[in-house]
Amino acid sequence: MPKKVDHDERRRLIADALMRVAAEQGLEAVSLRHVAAAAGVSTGMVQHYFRTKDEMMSFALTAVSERSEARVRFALGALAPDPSPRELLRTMIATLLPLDGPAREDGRVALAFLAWTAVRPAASAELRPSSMEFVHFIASQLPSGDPGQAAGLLALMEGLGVYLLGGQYEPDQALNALDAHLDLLFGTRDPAEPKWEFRTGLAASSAPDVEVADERKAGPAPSSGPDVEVADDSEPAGGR
Amino acid sequence: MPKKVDHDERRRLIADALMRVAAEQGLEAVSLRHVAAAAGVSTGMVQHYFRTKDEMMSFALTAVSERSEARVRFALGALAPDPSPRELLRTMIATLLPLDGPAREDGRVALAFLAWTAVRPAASAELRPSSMEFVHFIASQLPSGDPGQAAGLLALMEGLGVYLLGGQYEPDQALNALDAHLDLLFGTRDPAEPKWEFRTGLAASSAPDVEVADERKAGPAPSSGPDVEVADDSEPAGGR
DNA sequence: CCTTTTCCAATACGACTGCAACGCAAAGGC
DNA sequence: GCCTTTGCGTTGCAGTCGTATTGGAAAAGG
Repeated sequence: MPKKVDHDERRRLIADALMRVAAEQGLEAVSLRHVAAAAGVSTGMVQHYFRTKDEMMSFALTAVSERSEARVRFALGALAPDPSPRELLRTMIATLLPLDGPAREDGRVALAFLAWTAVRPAASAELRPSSMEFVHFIASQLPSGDPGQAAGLLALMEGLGVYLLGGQYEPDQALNALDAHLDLLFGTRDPAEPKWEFRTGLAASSAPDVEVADERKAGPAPSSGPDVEVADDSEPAGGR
Repeated sequence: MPKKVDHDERRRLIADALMRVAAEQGLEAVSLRHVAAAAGVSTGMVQHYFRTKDEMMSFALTAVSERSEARVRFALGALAPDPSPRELLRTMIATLLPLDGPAREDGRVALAFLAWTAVRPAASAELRPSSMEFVHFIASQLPSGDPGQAAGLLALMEGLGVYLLGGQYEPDQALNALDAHLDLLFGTRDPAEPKWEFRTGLAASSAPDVEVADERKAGPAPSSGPDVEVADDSEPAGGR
């Protein structure tokens, strides 16, 4: 055999360039020539390692998910030896959120691919089962063990990510919302438990635990009834 | 004056065609010629009503959000006269989720635009504040009134939408997760309307009448706007 | 009637796309 | 010394893209 070149290394190099392009110009700016230029190679070489553009896209897609997987693994590794389930979940989710710079870039790429797979069902099929695993894992960490709650937590993470990238939420707002939700799930602050009384100030458990700025709604605008002001939108992805 | 043509009507007709194309082939398949073909007109006409493609895209973007706004208004209109906050929120959210056929199509379009605005920060600036309003409205309906919980609920909706579109969640799973989350927020299963000092019955009277087809003013997005802003975008697939 | 203004179809243009084909350099196996 | 296989740069091709331009049909106002 002639040369010895690590095929998979080249492919990852190209995929990295693709992600860079997608992060700053969107997926529609991803062309063979652009990616090749970003990678510092010729378009011929890109064609050599990916016979078609779709092949390249699919490879990059799995590369994205592998990257975030690795990110989570790393974050969990750098965790206290015996974390509480709540700590563990919070760390995992916070790691996956596009809070800081590089995570935001990855998030943008992931979002672009998300829209991409919406039109190419075939491509998304492979990563569907892994999210089911994820739901079950989360459920195993919850006091209730309820898969419905687990699915909700996962969806909340996804939504926070979307809004962070959209600029609707600031990082501290997102983390605040996450913690508020974890409070509900783990029962530290808000009793959402059996006895449900209207929450007056004393409803809060005296548990010291988390310091949360609590704001009892004094009585801001009750927002009139259902007549909605919701201007909305904001909900692109859920769309409608 | 020569002809009398309702300018805005033509624009909506074209925007509708655009959404149809985007729903089934993705935003990258949206070209002047494709949209024109889908609308059954010539590309010249499209150019006559939108001097640039970006202008057309921006118009379609606001059309999407207006459509979902109208959909929510309609759903709320067809609700019992004096709904409990929980009922109200559930109806709103379920309406915005891409559960059924047409809602899924719109959701796909919205998701595509979400990724689109990630690269065009200018376009997303106008719809950001409305989501803050939305958060406040939701908070006003929660027993706790906690904005953190409200933001979480909104994010959960978004995430459910994303996973529904991605095929990771089935409709019943999504609704199940939503109800589980509402259980946490409100206590147990839907109690009979808590009496709250706020929201008097009178204020609540939401007019039942609803107009889905909205007629609107001429130009939401005047070509080049002063807008500017940050970018955005998402975190997908949950990557995993 | 003619003029003017709007509507819109047709076409042209340059840039860009994905892809196929070609050609040459390099590296073993013989 | 081949010779064959692989790596990869270059070029060409057919097609689509967004946009600018052109020209004619259709309605008012004079």
